[in-house]
Amino acid sequence: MPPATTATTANRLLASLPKRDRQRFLAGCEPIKLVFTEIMAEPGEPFRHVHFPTDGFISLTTVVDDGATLEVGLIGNEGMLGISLILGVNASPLHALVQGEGTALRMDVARFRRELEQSPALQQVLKRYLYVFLSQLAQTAACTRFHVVEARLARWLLMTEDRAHSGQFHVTHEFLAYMLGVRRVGVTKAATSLQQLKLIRYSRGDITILDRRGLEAASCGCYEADKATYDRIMG
Amino acid sequence: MPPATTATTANRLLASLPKRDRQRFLAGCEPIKLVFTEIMAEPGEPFRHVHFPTDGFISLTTVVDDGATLEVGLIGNEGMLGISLILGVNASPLHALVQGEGTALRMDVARFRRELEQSPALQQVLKRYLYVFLSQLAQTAACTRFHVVEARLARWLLMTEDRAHSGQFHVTHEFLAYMLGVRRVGVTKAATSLQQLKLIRYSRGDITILDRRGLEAASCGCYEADKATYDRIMG
DNA sequence: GGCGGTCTGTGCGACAACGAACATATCAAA
DNA sequence: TTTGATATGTTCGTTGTCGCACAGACCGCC
Repeated sequence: MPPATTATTANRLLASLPKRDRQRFLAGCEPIKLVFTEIMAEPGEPFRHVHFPTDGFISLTTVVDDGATLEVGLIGNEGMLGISLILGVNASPLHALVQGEGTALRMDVARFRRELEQSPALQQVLKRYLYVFLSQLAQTAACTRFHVVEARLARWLLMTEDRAHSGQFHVTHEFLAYMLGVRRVGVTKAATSLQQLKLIRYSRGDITILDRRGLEAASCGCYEADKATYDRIMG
Repeated sequence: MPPATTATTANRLLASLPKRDRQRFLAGCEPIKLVFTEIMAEPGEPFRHVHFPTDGFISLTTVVDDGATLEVGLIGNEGMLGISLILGVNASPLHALVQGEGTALRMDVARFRRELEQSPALQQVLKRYLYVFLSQLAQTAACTRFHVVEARLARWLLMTEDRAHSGQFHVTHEFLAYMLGVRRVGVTKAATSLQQLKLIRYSRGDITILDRRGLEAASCGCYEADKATYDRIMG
């Protein structure tokens, strides 16, 4: 495989590094494919690699009562998988699976730890990202408690559009139900409603966003809040 | 005030430090009172001090839609307030207010940062605590989504008993409603049920736990899960 | 001993989401 | 072109929580 060059700045965390640190870091990365539905981490298991999506995105979920599932985080090119390593704990706190096909840069854990030691800039940007992740997790908890499925679905679609870099992506109602922690029928109802409002169009898992503005209006404020947090801390 | 000595090991994070680091750290702390309902932090505001409760406890909450409130974390002598400082961001991600009267050791932020630099042991234990906090936050998100008020109330009571070091504490239904993100009436209903089961007794804000085992059975598994996470990572 | 504030209990209709079952629609491969 | 798998749509009765309103209980204070 060719060394990552243009793919370089495709991950925002890495893009923000000073040139020297970035080049050094990228030399230790290899590009890989993110395959739809592939499991990237299981709770309690150690990471072998950290991943920086360039496109494609990864969903982080919690499972309780052997069955009920809820998405608590979404990682695209604005983030990374394995962030908890900067806390010195090599164990995934969550399930992680690929939601959107694409590519990522990965680095093995041992090397990542060395790079961390040698690049204060890297440490800083990743610590900030973890802060953002933490804040967004709290936001998601409240959102899940207080907002109706339709608004939460709208939020999810917006977050996903940002991470897919495209207003079109593949995900069935069944899958969405797992992410939102509701029944498939609940998703169908909400999605039907959004489609009638001409905000989205979908068929057999292919979802297209037709009216971003409208979706923003239909979603709860949590989407905006998350974005504001990211910009405030990382920007 | 006398220098903290016996209070020393009353906070589990500090207790776990090697003697030398601990003594050094404590020399920079001052004991303060945690006053019921006092606001310790507001989202976005910088911390002036970090706090290590010795007894008493602090509630962390998220607010959305100007009104709806949900507790997402609870800090007693097993934790600290201001943990996000180890990420280099001096801004509280959450509301923090005193839920249980008591005492804490506090240190001003500038000194805390110096101490962090000089004590790898301190860094390590606080990083691990943040990992635990993160894991529990995800657990709470799912719990809030899937479990009924009665089970969540039972969980809250157990968590609080642990942090209050007492089976008796003061909190009204109204307050609990804010913590659990439900109506006061919803708390009354759940509390009445637990009282009829002879698991608790309460009157005008004074709650007494009568049957811990019974409460554990009435609560969701999230209480046990949290404890297991703490022990696994910190132990 | 009465009064005002706080805390708890109950009753009402409304609604979002639930579980379960079944009906259609669409695509892909035999 | 049928067949089977996958995806979406609809219905029905149930449950948990909501918002609102009001009634009682208890406490401290004048």
